[in-house]
Amino acid sequence: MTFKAASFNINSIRARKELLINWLLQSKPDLLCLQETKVMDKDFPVQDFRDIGYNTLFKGQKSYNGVAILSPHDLTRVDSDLGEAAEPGEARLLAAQVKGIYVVNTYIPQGQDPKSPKFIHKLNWIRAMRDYFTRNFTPEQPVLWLGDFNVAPEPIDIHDPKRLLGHVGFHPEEHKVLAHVKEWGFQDIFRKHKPEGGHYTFWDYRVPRGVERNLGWRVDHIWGTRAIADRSMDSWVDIEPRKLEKPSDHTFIMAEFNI
Amino acid sequence: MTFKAASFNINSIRARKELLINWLLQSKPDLLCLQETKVMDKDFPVQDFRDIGYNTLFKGQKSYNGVAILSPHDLTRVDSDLGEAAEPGEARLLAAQVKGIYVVNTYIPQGQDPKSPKFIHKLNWIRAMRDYFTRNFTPEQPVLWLGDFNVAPEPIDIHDPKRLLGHVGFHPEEHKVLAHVKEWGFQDIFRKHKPEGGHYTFWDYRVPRGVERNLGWRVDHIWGTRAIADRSMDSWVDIEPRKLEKPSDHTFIMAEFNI
DNA sequence: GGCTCGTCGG
DNA sequence: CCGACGAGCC
Repeated sequence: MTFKAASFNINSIRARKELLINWLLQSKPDLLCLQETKVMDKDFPVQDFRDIGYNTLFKGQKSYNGVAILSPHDLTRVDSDLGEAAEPGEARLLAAQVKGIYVVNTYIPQGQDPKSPKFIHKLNWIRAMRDYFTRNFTPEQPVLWLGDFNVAPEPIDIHDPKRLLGHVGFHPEEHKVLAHVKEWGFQDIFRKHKPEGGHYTFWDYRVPRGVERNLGWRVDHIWGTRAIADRSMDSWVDIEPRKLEKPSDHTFIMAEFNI
Repeated sequence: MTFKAASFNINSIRARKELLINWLLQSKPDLLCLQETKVMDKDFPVQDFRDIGYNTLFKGQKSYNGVAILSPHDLTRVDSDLGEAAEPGEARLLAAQVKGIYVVNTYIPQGQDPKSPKFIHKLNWIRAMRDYFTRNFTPEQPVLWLGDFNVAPEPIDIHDPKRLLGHVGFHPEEHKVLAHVKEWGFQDIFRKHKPEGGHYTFWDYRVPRGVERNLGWRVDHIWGTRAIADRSMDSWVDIEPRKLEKPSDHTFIMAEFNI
C-alpha cells in the first residue's frame, strides 16, 4: 500500500485552517507535519480535523513556534523532548509512530544571523538531534524526519548560492552540523527523486516580489532512514498554498512510499 | 450649480483608502470631510487623491483622531484651532474655505461615559465651538459645520431613546451644549430634508448584529447657517460603506446645495 | 466584541 | 510582507 507524507510550515494554523482542510480533503495524505502552528494546545482545532477524518497530535505555545502531526491513521506519541539544547517551553519537536513508521517533526530555530547568539543556539539545537535519534531509534528502523529545517543543504537548494553563502540558512556551520546528524543514518528523500536544483519550499516575505522572481530556498525537508527511504517512490513540492487567497511563505513538501 | 457635500468617519484612511477612492469616483462630491483618519501628516496619501482630481487638507496625529477635507476645488485652510478647551495635539478640528463656503470639520470627543472626566471634556469641547464660530465667522456667512458630533440630538435619532437617554451620545447635558452652539446660527440640514426618524449613521460594533437589527445612531451631521441651509436641496445617508468588504461602523452623510 | 495601531518576530 | 499580541477606543 502507498503512504503519502507531507510537511508544511503553516505560519498560524488559525489563519490557514480552511486552506488546510481543503488541502487535506484534496490531497488525502497519510501524514502531515505542521510547523509554526502558533496556537496553544487548549486552542488547537482538534474537532475540525476529526470532522474530516484526521487525528491530531500537537505541541504548542503562545504566539510562536508550535508543531503538529495529522493522520487518518492511529497516532502514538513518542519521545518529543530534545533535551538541554532546547529552550524550555519552545514547541519545536514532536514525534509519533504511525503505521509502524517513526515520524519526527521539527521546526528548527531560524538562527537570525550568524553573528547572533541565536545562531549558536541553532547549531546546538541541530547537533542535539543526533543524540535524540540515538536515544530513541536505531538507523535500521523506519524513521522519517520531516519539517522546516531552516537550512538549505546544497547550492542547488537556493536561488543565489554565491551571494548567500554564509548567510543564515546557507552557512558552512549549519551544513556541518546537519551533515553530522545525517550521518546517523538519513537520506534526503526529496533529493533522491529530484536530483536537479531549482525546487524551493520557501520565499522570504521581505524580499520584494520574491515569489514571482522565484528567489526561493529549499529549507523544508523529508529525510528518512534506509528502511523507509528505500520504499520512497516519489517526492515533490506542492505549491498550492502560494496560489491561494492567503498565501503562505512556505509550501508543502511531499513524498510517497510503498509500505 | 450644485454643490455636493459629505462627511464620513473613516476609522483609518489607510485601511479604507481603496473604498474611499472608489466612492469618490462614483459619488463625485464637491466636498468630503473625514474623521478618524488615524494617520500622521507625513503619511497622508496626498498623491492618491491628487491622482483622481482631489485636493486635500489634513491634520493628523499618531494612532488616533485625525481630520481631513477633500475637494476637487481650491481649498484654503482657515483657523483650525479650538483653543484651550482642546487637548493640545489632538487633531479634531479642521476648517477651510471652498467655493466661497466656510467648512468646519470636527471630530467631537466621544466622552466615554457621563461619569467620566472625558465627558466633562466633551461638554467643554462642544461649548468652545460657539466661541470658535464667533471668533471666525458671522451667522450671516455661508458656514457648513460637518463631522462626527458623537451626539444624537433628538429621540428620533436613536433606535431606543427611552433606554439610552442619559447614556453618552444621548445625554441632556450634551443636548444642552449642542443647542447652545446651534443657537449661534445653525440649522440641521439633514433634519430639514428628512423630518422622520430612523435614519442612522453609526452602529456600535459592540451591539451583536446591531447593523442587521438597525440599532443605530445619527451622530454624524451636516449643519449650516441660513445662507447655505436655504440653498440645500436634499440630504441623505449613503450606506455604501456598510455593504463593502471592510465595513465601517459609520456611514456617509451627505447634502446637496444649489449655489 | 470588533477594529486599528504599533511592536515584535520571521 | 504577514503573522500574534497588547493597548486604546468606541
